[in-house]
Amino acid sequence: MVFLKQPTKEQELSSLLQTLHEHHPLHPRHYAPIFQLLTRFRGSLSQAKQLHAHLTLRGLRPDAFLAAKMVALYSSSRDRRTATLLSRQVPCPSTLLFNALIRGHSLFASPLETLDVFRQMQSHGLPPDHFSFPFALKCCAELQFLPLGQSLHSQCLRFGLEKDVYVGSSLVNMYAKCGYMKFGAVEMAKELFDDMPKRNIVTWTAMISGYSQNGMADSALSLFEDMKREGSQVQPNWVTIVSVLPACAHSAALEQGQRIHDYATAMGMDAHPTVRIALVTMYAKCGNLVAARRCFTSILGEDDNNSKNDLVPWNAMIAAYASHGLGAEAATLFEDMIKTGVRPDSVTFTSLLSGCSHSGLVEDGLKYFDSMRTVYSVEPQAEHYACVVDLLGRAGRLDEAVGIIERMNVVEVGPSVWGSLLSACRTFRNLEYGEMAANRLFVLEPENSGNYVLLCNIYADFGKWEEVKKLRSLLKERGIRKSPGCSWTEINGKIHAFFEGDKSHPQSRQIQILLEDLDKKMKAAGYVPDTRYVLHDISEEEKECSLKTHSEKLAIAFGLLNASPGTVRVLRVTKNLRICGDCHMFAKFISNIYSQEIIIRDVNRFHHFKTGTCSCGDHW
DNA sequence: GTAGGGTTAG
Repeated sequence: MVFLKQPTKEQELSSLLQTLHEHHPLHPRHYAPIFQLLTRFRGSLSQAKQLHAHLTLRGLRPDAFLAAKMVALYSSSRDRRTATLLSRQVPCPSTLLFNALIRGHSLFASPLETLDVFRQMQSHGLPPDHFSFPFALKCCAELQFLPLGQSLHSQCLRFGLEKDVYVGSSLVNMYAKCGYMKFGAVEMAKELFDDMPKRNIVTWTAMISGYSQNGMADSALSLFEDMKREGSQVQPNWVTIVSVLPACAHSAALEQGQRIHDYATAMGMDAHPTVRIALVTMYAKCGNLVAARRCFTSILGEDDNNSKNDLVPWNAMIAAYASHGLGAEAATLFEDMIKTGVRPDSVTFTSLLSGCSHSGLVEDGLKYFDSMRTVYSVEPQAEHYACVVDLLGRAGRLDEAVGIIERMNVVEVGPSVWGSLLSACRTFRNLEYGEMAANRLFVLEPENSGNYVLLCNIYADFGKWEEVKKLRSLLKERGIRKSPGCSWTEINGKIHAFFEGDKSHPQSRQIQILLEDLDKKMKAAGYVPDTRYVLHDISEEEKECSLKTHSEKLAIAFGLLNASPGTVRVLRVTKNLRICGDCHMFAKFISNIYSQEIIIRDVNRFHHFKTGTCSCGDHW
């Protein structure tokens, strides 16, 4: 039996070239299929040039169609210069030609350069089509350039292209990516999404990731459920999974994350390295370091992929250890990575240094910081300086920290650097540096209420109530409100959230009773409320009362009430701000009195409370 | 030929 084989790339090419030689004279159009074929097979630049020379030799000038095909080949071969030159020589450029040029730029040039080609197309009076807009909109999304995106949107409407699924998905994505820039942009994305006559998996994923990336985790998760309910119309793929997992990570919704992991496994999507990386991060941020490590190991264990040499899984796992305050483990993993032959990048060092700082490994951290440039040729950036300032600051070495800041001449001293210094000043009661850092921060990020609170804390510590008052009126003047403390915990896959002083929960009464009882037990065991964490200039009793309503205490009490002993091994609580010192002490006591392991994720890191101690070693 | 994705600091 004879099998008919598909012609190979070479066979197909040589037969086309044969045709070229046999036919004289030729029309430029005869060349078009060859250029097209070369583009499809990712032909080399030298082949393109040979063919081009062939054409010139015969005195043939490419028409708009052939030029478009040639431009496409040059563009996809990274030769943007020739592509641009060629496009300028064409007497009557077409939309097709410019689309080819735009595509090439979108592959190898910056978004701004790509947008410039789009602009040139329009200045030639050529109407962009359903191929041009997705490219241009993607650039706006990458640049978070909402005004241009909106203008492109209105053009899409004018050309009647908004119903096209590619254009529509691009618009949804553009608005979602600009959500950070302008209030209401994500809502606009959702409106467009709802109005689209046809949605495919890319449209759904764009909207889900839009929610995820804008911190709207609940919306992301519920949209993912909506999509599954749509049935066979759309099938989630690995990109969808990767887009929804950060939403679980954000909410610390471990059970939901596990369900999505199971789902991905059932659908055969868990083998994808990118999915596994997202899983590492999801498990780590949900407080399950063991599962995170398991996923990480499974990535390295794969024989048939190259992800062993991929930096990102290592970075993800190093970051996981770092956020859990396991600096030594992060450092060991870093050394393993180097032994494997993977080169670290700036993200690696950010995580590694923060890991050292969270575990008090000052000397190791300084050593790694030094090695960045000298050994690994990675230039330190503001975030690395912030970590080093934090490293020294947490160790109380404030003068050295300030010295580091003073010596930062190439890198701009950003808010994170001053922020590190300010929190160290709060811990070690340093008024001079604290005021210095805070005053910089009030200019650099005037909206961040946390900075005002920290300086207030320092003033309160020194009994400077006049200054506290002044700062309060400044806050009022600027219309800044202290972000309310919020803590939440997941019980049976449902998230229960509590705000500071919250009494709205159905179990609020029981929570209060339990907290009163705990208070008595703890005082009997020697607990003294640390009222330094209350800002107000009020009596000690009132301060104590104010501490009792902190959101993390409410969430812990709720967890204790609903977690029947033996069934819930670990109580996991997440807080939107930094945990206060009094609540930290409270959690340590509870972990001892109730023999209950508690893991609290605050805005910076994890705290594992077990038998009266915390993994951070009171070093946060 | 066009659209969606993973890792980072106070």
